[in-house]
Amino acid sequence: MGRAPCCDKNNVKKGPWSPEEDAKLKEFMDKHGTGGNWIALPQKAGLRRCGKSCRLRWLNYLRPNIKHGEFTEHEDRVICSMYASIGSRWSIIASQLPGRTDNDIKNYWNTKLKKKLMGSTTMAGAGPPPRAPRQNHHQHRPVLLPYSSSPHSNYSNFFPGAGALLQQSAEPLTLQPQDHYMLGSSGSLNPMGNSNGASAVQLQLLHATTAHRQLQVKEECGSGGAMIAFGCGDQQSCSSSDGTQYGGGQYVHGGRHHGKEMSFDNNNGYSAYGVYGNGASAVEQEHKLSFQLQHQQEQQQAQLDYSYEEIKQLLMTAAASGADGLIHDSELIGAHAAAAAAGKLTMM
DNA sequence: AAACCATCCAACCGCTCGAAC
DNA sequence: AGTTCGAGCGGTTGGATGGTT
Repeated sequence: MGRAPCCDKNNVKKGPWSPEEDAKLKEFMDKHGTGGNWIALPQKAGLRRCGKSCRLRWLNYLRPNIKHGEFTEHEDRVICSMYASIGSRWSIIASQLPGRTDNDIKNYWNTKLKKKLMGSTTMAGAGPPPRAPRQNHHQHRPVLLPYSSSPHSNYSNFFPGAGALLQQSAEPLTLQPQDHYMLGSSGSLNPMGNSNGASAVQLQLLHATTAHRQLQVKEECGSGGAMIAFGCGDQQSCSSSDGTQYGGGQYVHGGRHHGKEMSFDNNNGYSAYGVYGNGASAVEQEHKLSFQLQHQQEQQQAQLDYSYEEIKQLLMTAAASGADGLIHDSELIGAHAAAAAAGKLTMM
């Protein structure tokens, strides 16, 4: 039996929104919000629109603080770097560009940036990182950057013109507080063959330059995904155009996401969060991770001195050892170190 | 001026997921 | 355990606009 449509397609208006419709929606949202139900909203707001359409209109256009217009060079570079590392995860990329929506970025990428990067060079053999078939949005399977010590080499591998674009800027691509880089594992890491489900290790270097840094270790586990994320402690949440929250210590419980927050602070204000759900006891894993992290506390100052190459090595090691689909201690250590080092990381 | 083409981007569509029942 | 439903996501479409011939 097929799924029932979310609305009566014959009775809803399609196409561009009129100013009147915009006003109605905005007024309703200002007064009532979504009420947690987009589907019911159009009727309440007196709109002959599908709830999905309302949602999209609001999030992509009417929502406050939406930024329209030219993308800055910095935004370009953030998009490039993230696309190179995670592919077309527009909502995640958008989360790093305040005021930009995933739709905006997607359009910008498809219509301008991609061409800009490609330049006049032919694209034989080039392209974005191979993106694994979509499994679910909690299960990103990022691609391990083809790091090299040469500046911008990873971009250039994907887009012949990327290096030039990125070098147009005098300064290297430096992690900004709002930046959110993912240093992920390749599909080779992905353990679809792993029955218990834990899979790709995703490392996110979040907001790495704040004075009050916080290490966020988050394993994201859907039917097979695992994510480790690092973030600052400013609790700045990042949202996609749909309002999805990323970073900032977001924690996921329940459903296929199990686990419990664990945190600690050292002199640098690190704290860690873990989410487990690969079939093992969440509590067991929690304790394990907690112990590890506490043990690692003492080592953190030293780890701050990790070089970028070392981070790369750690991540590669973590990726390799993660081939069985489990998150190992060494990965956590490596990830931890990476997070620590990220505090002084200058991208390439 | 008209036809054609390229570009842009708002909006739609179909899919997957988690939650609720 | 199975089904239904709403939310979220990424890919794609198509109308509007501007430039070129």
